[in-house]
Amino acid sequence: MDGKNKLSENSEDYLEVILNLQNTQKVARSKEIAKKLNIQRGSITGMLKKLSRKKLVNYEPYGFITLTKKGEKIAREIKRRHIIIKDFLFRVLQVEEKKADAIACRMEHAMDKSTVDMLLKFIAFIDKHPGTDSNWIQEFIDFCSDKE
Amino acid sequence: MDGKNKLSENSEDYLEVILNLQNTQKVARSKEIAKKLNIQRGSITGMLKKLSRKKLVNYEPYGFITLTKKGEKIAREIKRRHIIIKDFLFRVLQVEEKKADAIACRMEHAMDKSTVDMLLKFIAFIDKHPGTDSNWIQEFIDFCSDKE
DNA sequence: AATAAAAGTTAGGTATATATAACTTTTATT
DNA sequence: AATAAAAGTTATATATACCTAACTTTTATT
Repeated sequence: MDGKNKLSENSEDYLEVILNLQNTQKVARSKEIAKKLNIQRGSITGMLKKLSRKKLVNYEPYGFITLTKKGEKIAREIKRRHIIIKDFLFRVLQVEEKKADAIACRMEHAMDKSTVDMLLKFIAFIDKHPGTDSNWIQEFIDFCSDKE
Repeated sequence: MDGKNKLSENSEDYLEVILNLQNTQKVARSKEIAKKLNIQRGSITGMLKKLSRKKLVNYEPYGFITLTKKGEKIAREIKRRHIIIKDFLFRVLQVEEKKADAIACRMEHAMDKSTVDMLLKFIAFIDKHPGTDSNWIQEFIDFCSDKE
């Protein structure tokens, strides 16, 4: 149906930000989107129109901004990827939290669903630390400081 | 010195491709770069001029294309990231090889050096499968098929 | 050496995504 | 209700990176 219409990274970022704003303040306001994306107010309108044309956001000039069903589905998937990737970077790879978040923000567009699914399984596997009765992540941390 | 001049993903891709061509055929030819990047011949010149201005490639019209010291250093780092990320996706997460390669190609721009360094350590840690005397990756594969 | 083919370049055009500044609509204040 | 402030929009401009088609230079073939 709409399987081939791959969205740009920027479009995905807008959807994700709108989802987060929708969750915290019911509707997304143009000004808030601009702030979150670190973009000028004037640049928002054009993208909202584009996303509206693609039936991903409900947009009327001067009106409320919400995600459509279709837009929300995509936004949730992007957000899910973000959370999983950040978790891996932060908890497993020991990347500093803010940095983990920033990198996840970029990686979420590079990884597809099935790859992130595997990453999720992998984290679950680690959390169960099979084959050992000690904490697996702690072992990795120790492993890191042992070297050099 | 040149710490803040962050390159675009496209620029990084050009450098990486030129490095690979340089390694296999001594110099990179415009036509080959175009083929590797899946871009038309006519689009190459402009980027080469830009990279030349930034002292990353040695470029003369109709001449050979090679990386400068500075360009090669960057290209090697990008390539290193690519190899490490692909290895993780393919060997650890069990992502199909071609796909792992394609995704690594995009992730390499999202991850910075120190994060990839941690990923490398992590893979080394896995390969030593501490805490167990069995093959760690195999355990993960089994873990995946156990579920559902 | 002449000429055909291949490789590389140039110019003009497109798409995406941004900024700025002036303008309009909405909301809040008095 | 009048008006000021805030939010949103529009128009114009910029930067990146690409395409196509015509052109030039280099290389290979006869």
